[in-house]
Amino acid sequence: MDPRGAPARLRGTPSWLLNQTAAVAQRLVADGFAAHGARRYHYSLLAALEESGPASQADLGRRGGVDRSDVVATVNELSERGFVQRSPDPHDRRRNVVTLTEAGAAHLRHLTGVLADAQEALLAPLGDEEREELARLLTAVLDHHS
Amino acid sequence: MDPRGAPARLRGTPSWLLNQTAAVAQRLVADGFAAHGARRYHYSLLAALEESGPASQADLGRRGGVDRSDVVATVNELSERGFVQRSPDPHDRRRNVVTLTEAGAAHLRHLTGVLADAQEALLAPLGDEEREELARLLTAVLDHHS
DNA sequence: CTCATGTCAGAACGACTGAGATGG
DNA sequence: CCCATCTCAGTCTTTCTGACATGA
Repeated sequence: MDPRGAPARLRGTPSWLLNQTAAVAQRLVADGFAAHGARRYHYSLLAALEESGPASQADLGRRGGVDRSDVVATVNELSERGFVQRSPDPHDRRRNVVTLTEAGAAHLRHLTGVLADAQEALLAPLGDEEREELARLLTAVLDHHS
Repeated sequence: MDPRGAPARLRGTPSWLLNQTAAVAQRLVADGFAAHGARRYHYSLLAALEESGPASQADLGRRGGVDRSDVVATVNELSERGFVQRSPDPHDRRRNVVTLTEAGAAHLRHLTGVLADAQEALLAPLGDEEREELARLLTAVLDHHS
């Protein structure tokens, strides 16, 4: 989906505009995260942990919108870097309880700033009212398809 | 990127809203195309052919935003179904000239209708002015990042 | 017996890269 | 010699499936 070549028939459609703009947004966010060795899954899981507290991996995946297969790899990475701790649940021996560490909370705060910067860069050409209007319109579309 | 689970920290951001909405749009368009055995590449190439006339495959790829490698496979599929004709260029024997057939033009018209229906379904909850405003805002963001 | 969990291996997908053969 | 074209094979990425062992 190159911004350059695209037939005029497609280039004007809302779906094309949305996909292009989403691609820009995704690139800005992914680049920001990557500069700190993180990806979206890292942020999702750290944020889910901070919002709802320690959880089993399966729970964490449900909270964060991450498949349980991918939770395994992501928790591996996060725990190797000391951002979460994985320990067996004494009440249910199938489970690992994943806990946010202090370093993980700091990393999350850092990434939250990176995410905010990306939003700012993305919406730079829009004024405050326009930003709110965009969010409102997108939310309306999203609510309708759920 | 499941619409369901996502940390609140992420769920409100413009980039998340954009990605979710774009995913809905992509699904609507892809499903519509798939019902007629087509994919986005098919539409891009057929539209590029109709807009600018017969072309070599490399040219076609540039016009339609499709990689050279993928043009090969797509033209294979389109020509098997009789929507385009691939013939050697007498002036430059490296090239194949790809031409839109009558059946291809009809297929394109059909898919254009499918695409319009998908836009309508996508934007169903918005009024005409809101649709224009959404397009305007997305275009402004897109223009800024180019 | 059933279901949930953690784990791994691999499929499916789309976008892209590299190289080779042919020809301008 | 250098560049463009067409083609194929294969990589890389993200997301998702299937299977398995363990245990509630």
